[in-house]
Amino acid sequence: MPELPEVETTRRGLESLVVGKSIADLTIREPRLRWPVAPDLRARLLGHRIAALRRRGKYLLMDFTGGSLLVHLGMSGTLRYLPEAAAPRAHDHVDFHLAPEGWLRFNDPRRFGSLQYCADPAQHRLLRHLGPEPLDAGFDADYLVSACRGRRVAIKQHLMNGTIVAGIGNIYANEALFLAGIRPRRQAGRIGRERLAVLVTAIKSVLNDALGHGGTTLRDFVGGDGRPGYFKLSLNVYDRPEEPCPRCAHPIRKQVVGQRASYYCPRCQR
DNA sequence: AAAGACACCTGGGAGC
DNA sequence: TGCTCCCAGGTGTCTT
Repeated sequence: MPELPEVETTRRGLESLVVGKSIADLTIREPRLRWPVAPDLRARLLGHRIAALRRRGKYLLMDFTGGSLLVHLGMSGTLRYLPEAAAPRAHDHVDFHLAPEGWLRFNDPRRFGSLQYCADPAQHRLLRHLGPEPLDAGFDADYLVSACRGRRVAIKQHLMNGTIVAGIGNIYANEALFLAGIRPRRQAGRIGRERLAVLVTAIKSVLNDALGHGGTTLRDFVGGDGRPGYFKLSLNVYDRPEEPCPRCAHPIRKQVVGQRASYYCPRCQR
């Protein structure tokens, strides 16, 4: 589910509801996530105030004085705010009881998500090697040209590699490559500067568009307020095999690249 | 160093 | 209706 736009949608939806509140209690019903939830997490958070809610790539960072909780939503995770207590449903693995009021509920059917506390998120092993934020000014043509130089990997896999650029997953890699007219399998190092510059613009454009629609809900994504995202309606190629290309009407092709389903227009993308 | 395969897990949809 | 099989928004780890 959650790529950068979905995580950012979650962050924006929750920020004003949780920042400034304290952790009154923490209920861990299922600690077996991607990595086990630390047994001392409750003790660490109890009574501490949420100073900020940030995002880095696909990670949410809940800042406290002295440390941060890293939240990853994996493939199927959601983090929702509940104004009142509600009985837990399936896969409601962790509840944050907030003070003076409210609850935060982490739900994740596939349990690929994670909750990890650390003193310094910038130095955390999962964040330390992340590439630039794609919507930051530092992610530009110069950067992508140098990051692609000499690389033989497929450009789509390259974009989905978080150490190259953070937060781009399968949906938005497909969509950005469509907008840029580049085939998913093209070797990263064999794309000229001009086309990479177009790709940078396409990435920023598709991510900003998706943010404007509250992200993409394929099946189960909901933001912090429980509402789905509507960018699915704007997807040009993702999960549309054999449908006509919106630009030229040629049938969209599905092809596995790096073990991930990829979709492109063989006429518009070269 | 880089690229590829595999692992983790549940649920939904397709096909029979 | 019910069974089996395949696939899914991610990414760390192990193997070539």
